[in-house]
Amino acid sequence: MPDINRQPENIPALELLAGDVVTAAEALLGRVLIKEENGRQLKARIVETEAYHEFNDPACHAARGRTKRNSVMFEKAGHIYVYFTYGMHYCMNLVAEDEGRAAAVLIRAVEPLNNIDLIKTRRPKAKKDADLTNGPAKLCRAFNITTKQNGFFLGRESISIVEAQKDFTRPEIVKTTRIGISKGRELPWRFYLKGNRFVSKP
DNA sequence: CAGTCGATGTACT
DNA sequence: GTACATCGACTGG
Repeated sequence: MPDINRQPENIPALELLAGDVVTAAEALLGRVLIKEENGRQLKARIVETEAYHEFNDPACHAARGRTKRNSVMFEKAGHIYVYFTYGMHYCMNLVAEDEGRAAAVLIRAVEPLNNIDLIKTRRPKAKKDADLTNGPAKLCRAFNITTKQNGFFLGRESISIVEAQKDFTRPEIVKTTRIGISKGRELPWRFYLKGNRFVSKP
């Protein structure tokens, strides 16, 4: 009998992130992202992720070595890497694998679990609920995550990841190629919860 | 619906 | 100078 507690989806987030980044990206689906903001707790279920790795992955920010921007990717697993892009957007990643090796999981989409009214004020252009957080920059906007959080460590500061809710049954997971990139398109390193309406569109 | 395109600032060549 | 791990507005069907 296999030990069910050793299945990736049951391994604590920090331990999971310390291992293979692609395995971690898949096993993070369904877990809950929490952000603390002056006594308030924002919660959202992770529904879409992508893996990035410095080796054999030209789309990775660290594909050509360490720079000022990507340096957090080389830190210990569990750090948070936030970058600014397109002149106006932020995207959040969870650093994975061994310290000194750059790898990270991009959180592409989440499903808000509370504070919906607050999120709506931060995403005034959203036409329907799914638009609130169905993209990497949208969720950062909804959770007020910017480069101010770059270098934070999970559970140590205002951002943490906890296990999936007990009453949540994980649906089938879809494994496919990453989107929004021009290099490394062939790698099947994007994962999402099948049928979830908060999953982003290519 | 789908396709196209401008916004807007930074990192890196 | 160019590209960018995006979004939202706009067009045409």
